[in-house]
This record gives sequence, C-alpha cells and structure tokens, in this order.
Amino acid sequence: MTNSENAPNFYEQVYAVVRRIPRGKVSSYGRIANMLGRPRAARAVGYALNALKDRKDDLAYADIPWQRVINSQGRISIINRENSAHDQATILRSEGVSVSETLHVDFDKYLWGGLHWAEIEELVYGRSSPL
DNA sequence: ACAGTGACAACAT
DNA sequence: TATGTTGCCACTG
Repeated sequence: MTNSENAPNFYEQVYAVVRRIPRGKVSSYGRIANMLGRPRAARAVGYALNALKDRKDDLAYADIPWQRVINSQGRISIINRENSAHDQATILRSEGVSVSETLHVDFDKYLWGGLHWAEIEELVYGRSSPL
C-alpha cells in the first residue's frame, strides 16, 4: 500500500474511474484527470496506469481496463513502449472499438460520457456527500 | 527534502 | 498533419 491511512490516493481514484469505462468505449488521460478535479494531472493519470505493470501480480488490479484510456488526440499513446501499442489496439478492436492504422479512435463514436459529480463523490469519498 | 521521471496536454512551428 | 517545446502533477529513491 502506498496509502497513507484513509485518504484514497490519486492512483486509486484513477483506477476506480477507469474501471467504470464500459466495454466498447474509451476516454482520455486528461478527461479522467478532470473528473477527479485535477485538470492538470493528465500526466499523473498516465503514470498511474503505467504503475499497473508493477502490480500485475495483484489480482485487485487485474480488472482495470487500462486499454480504454488514450490521449487527447484520440490516439493510442504508448507507441514506443516495448509492450507495444499493438496490444492495446488489438484489445480495443476485440471490444468493438475501431482503431485505425495510425492508432486513432473516433471520439465521436466511442468516447465515454464519463461520470456525474455524485458518482465521483462516491468514488473519492466512499459515499455520497451530504451537500 | 529534493530532483528525476513519465502510457499527458496545449501551444508554437 | 507532424515535430518540438513547455508546463503540470503525483510518485519514487
């Protein structure tokens, strides 16, 4: 646990949101950062997903659809990684998402609507806010 | 405590 | 459209 007591850390929040992305849809690092109230933390979102490779042995993180997160241009962003973006494209296609040769995805068709404020509250704080 | 790092994003060429 | 540059943020040793 990289956690400090009860406060859910940013990574966990990212994972919680990513888990909500339905099959056949995609979102972007920046959008997820926005949902969590940190519009400038897109990079940290990518870092959070990158950290999953070190936790692949932990079943608690095995169900995170990391492949559904791409960059703001609607393009797969891990082209230079050894694991290859090919895998990501392949998985997305198997989920019904059309990925072009240039690794582009049409946001008009596949962009996930995201979560509502109340749902974010629940993810971040564990329960509905009293308002 | 501090500097380095990275699966980003926005803007300039 | 394709690069390059700069600003950002959370996490790590």
